[in-house]
Amino acid sequence: MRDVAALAGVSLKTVSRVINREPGVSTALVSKVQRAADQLDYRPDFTASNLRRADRRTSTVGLMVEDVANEFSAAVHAGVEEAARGRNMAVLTASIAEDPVRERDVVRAFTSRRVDGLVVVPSGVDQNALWNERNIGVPWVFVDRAPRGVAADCVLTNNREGAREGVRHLLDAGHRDIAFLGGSLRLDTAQERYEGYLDALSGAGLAVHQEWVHRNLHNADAATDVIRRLLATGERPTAIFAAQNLLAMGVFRALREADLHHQIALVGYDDFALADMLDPAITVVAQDPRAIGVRAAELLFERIADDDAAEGPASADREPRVHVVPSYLIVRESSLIRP
Amino acid sequence: MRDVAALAGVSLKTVSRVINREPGVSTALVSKVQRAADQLDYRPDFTASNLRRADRRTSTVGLMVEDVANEFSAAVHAGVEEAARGRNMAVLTASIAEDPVRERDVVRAFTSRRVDGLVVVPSGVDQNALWNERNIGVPWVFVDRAPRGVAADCVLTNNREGAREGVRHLLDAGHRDIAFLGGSLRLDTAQERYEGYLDALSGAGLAVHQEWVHRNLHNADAATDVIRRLLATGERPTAIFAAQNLLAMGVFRALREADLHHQIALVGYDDFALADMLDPAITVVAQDPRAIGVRAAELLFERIADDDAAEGPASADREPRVHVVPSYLIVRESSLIRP
DNA sequence: TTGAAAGCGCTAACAA
DNA sequence: TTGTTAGCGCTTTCAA
Repeated sequence: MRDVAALAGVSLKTVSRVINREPGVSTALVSKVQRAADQLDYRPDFTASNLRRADRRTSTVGLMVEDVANEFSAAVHAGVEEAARGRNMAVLTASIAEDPVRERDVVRAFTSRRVDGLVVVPSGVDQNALWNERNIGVPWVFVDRAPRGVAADCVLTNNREGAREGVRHLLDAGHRDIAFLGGSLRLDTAQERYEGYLDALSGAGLAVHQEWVHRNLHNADAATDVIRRLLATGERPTAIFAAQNLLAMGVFRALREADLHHQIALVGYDDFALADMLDPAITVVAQDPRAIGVRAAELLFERIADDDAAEGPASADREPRVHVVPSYLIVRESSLIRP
Repeated sequence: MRDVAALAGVSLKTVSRVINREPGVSTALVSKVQRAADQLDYRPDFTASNLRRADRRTSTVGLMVEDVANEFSAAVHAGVEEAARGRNMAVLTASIAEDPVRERDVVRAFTSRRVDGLVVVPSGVDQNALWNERNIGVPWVFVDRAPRGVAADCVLTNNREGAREGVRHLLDAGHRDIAFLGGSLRLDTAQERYEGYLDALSGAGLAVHQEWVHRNLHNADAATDVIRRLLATGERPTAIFAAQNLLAMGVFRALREADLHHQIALVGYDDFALADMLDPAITVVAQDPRAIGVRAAELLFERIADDDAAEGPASADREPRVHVVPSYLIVRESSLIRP
């Protein structure tokens, strides 16, 4: 910038004004500075600018998800990005797997780079001790699940109602023997979906058949194994509710192997690509992860703006806002199989 | 940091040394400083550090893909992230769609934040004029396709050979009437895969049946439409080669609609989730996008290190390196359908 | 082993 | 409308 000023024969501050499109510079100087900048291939240094500016905003937010390659995470990411783009915000991303060490490292990496805020799908692995600490130093918004005991902005779906609706749909089709496969017990989402399952069963006056309840499954293979074993026993359910997309895929794999995919009904939670192209097409309780991402980012931007207005790091004091993006049933073929 | 120094009763520089784990500080002072930092909830400001440091590295790289929600892009992203993690590099990501304006904006957004390098899946839309400009100012590596006329580091797959193998596989099964569906003509990858198709046909002494060649398709729906129309005419191919994953999905949809998915053979390029769970399971020429991402990031880090060693922005002068991550055929069921 | 002073690239505050 | 000066949080350089 100094070089540009020298070449254009103006002061540093004038170049700064031109670069930042501040008003009150004569057109003659504007074009002179622009020519000089062009000639020198000048690229403004946003990090230096940020250091000096009063707001200290980096116009960068951090996104922490389980795995960027996972369909759900990627859709949330796309939503966050969409919302960020309109505000010229850049997005730092990181996958934290189910690893509390990585979760902590990423927070450090992001805060030391002075992100303006964090959108987090917490791993839940360390009981979220990280998020209960006094202060991370930046505003943040949780997605999909809130850490236990933390009152913070979050964007959730109505897991319990969603699961209830999915199971009720199977009950309506005449099923009475419905197995449940659920995700990690560390996650509230898994718990809530299980409660939805219980709600639906008890609503129909049915008892829970414990042999058909398998919780704490962490991936598709685990679901496949469970169903394989289930099918090997005498007493088979007539329908299966798989409370997460990877689990539904795993179940489908096992059913297809056993050539029972046209005999046993299936409803999944979370939609997934090609669910409608399988045979039978899979009925799911669908979330809208992209909308969730957009909403989370908007909530974060509001929070950041609030902090600006309040002129202090008082983020934690303000009322936490919870936004629910509802799930909805998509009926395809797999749930229309009769008992 | 000043506050920490004051509280610990030492100089700024001593705090700096402790924070950066520089040797030569007495253990007494180290622990005193650490206590003070803890007490004040001190978080180092990496951006300020970067501003003053000699190397001016931000330990941040930028990743530009078509769409983070797309399966291929997301896998590349996961690979880049994996390679970055080991080096404590953060990753800024952005989707550029097929939009040259966004591509340019993102480059500006990333360079003004002083990323150390860029991993780019170029959109190809503006003939890559952007990348032919004198100098972006940072090292970069291209993935999947290199902009025309630009000699730069890139990580590619052997599209032509891959496509040839896929088509030859159909020929081996006895097919003679093989349709081709290809992606955007702006992309070299699409051209190369088409050439592989031509290679295979001419290798078998077959002429190209122009009505069965449909190039420049940009999404799954376009492929579905093409196949619908193709099936409505009298002369049907007995097999289809779809040169991109979305196109293969679109083709499958059309075949399934017409209930011809067990009559007409199909081979896709790029693997996709659940391809093996469709009925019939789809045979594909698979890339390894995650490995591609890892390799691209490694190439970038080497390039950055080279620049460091050379102590100048001489990146453009060094020999471009091209790394090929080969594609390989995964035979499932859809290609075993006989003519 | 420790510290003082200068300055990275930029903008805030003020002055002309 | 334009410029001057100081300083953001940190590291470099050099001196003690």
